[in-house]
Amino acid sequence: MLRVEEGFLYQAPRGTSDILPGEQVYWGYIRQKASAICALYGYQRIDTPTFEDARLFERSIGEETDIVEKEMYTFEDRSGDRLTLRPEGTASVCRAYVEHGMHTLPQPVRLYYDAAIFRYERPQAGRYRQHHQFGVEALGDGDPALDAEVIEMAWQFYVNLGLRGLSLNLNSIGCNSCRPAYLDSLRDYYSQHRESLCPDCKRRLSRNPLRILDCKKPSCIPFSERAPRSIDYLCRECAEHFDRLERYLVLLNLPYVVNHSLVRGLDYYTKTVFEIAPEGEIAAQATIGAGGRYDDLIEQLGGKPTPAIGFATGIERLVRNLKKQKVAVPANPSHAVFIAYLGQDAKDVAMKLASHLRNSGLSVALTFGDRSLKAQLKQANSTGVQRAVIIGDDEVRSGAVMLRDMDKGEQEMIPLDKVAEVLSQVVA
RNA sequence: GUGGGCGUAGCCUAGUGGUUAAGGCGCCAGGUUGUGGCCCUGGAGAUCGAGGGUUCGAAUCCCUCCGCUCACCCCA
Repeated sequence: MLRVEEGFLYQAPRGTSDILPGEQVYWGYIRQKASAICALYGYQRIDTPTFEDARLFERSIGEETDIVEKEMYTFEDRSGDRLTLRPEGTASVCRAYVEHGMHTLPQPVRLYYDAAIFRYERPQAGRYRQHHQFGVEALGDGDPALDAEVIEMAWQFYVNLGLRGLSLNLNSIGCNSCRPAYLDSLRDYYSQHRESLCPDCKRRLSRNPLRILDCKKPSCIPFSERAPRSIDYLCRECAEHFDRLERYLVLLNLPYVVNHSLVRGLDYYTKTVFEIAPEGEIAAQATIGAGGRYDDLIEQLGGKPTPAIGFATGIERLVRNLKKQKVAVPANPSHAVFIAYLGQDAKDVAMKLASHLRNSGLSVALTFGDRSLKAQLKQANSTGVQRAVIIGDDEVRSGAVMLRDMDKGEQEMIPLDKVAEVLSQVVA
């Protein structure tokens, strides 16, 4: 235990965690599936800075949202600039799109990222102060077919991971021209029942009536079931967009359900919003992926009017679900060979041989503590190697080494200069 | 930000007021003067999350803080 002074010991900051080697099999698996699906759909990787000008997030996510109001890690640097550790991935990608003139590329521009996300929240299962998201953004095309493609890609990603029993929730929250009328009617409706709503929802009534819809309080749910539905208030363009999207989803055999109370916590969404969560789990932190269209955001950030849609998934939550569903992930490959040595002359030979084998593309494990052969073979055993090379005085003198098959327990002498050749044939 | 549960070596667990805090896994070493997986023996490793208080005496009771966890809130 690391103890620095009385009463204090270093540990990872609250809500963060070390991802240890034993966990990395999941992370490697997820990232491999992520880059594979991106290759299939033609998405290219983009990396953006971990921190950005604070105003980028305040303007894109929305000043009135919980994320901006109380969850951002915002600080001043030594020159007085206000910076924020990114609380989501989309704003940075849009900023980069504008900054680098990506509107001159063939549209839509398809990008993906895999990045750490920071929010000051009270940690619990599936919710952290630093977590990781894999996300995709398709910028520069307003066709509902693109919505369908992004949703299909997200769905297929989970299928490829081996996750089962997921449900896809879909809704449309309209655009700037039709949403105000919808919000008015929501306000009117809930105002009639104001006294029956929970305190939080009374507050939401004036500020953000959309959020009342997904209140989980038993007292509020019955009202939300009879509340005006956004899809009934869509303008002609939004209604047609939603209609065509549904047809494409059916065409692609995607088992979606329209959820009229699905709203998102970020203000930039327009038209299509969707969420993917394990069936039957309503808890907010059960959602493993979510996304939607944000047709006004790029213009809002100083670019030309550019429709776009994106999707993001929380990697920690994926790991959680992979474990919960006991999905078998491929184990990390072990070393090909362990080299054990006895005595200082043999140690020289061992080091040279290790270097030579590694240059030949073979992964080598060995330990340098001049330990007993028994101890070294014990370690070879727990390392899981198929073969061990044993070098002692006899081998140094004869110029050959003992090659031991760890499964069979058989061994034979091999000339030193043939070891690489023999091992490459023998080891998978 | 609110409320509940929890915190004993790297991991899991016993111990709920009384002499050097017990065991399992793992680690290290020996049993084999050059041979792993099983077995046996030994060793290292814990200021019992931290700080303060009650008491002759605290891992055990009380307070505060930190962390984990669950439910809210919200989000991936």
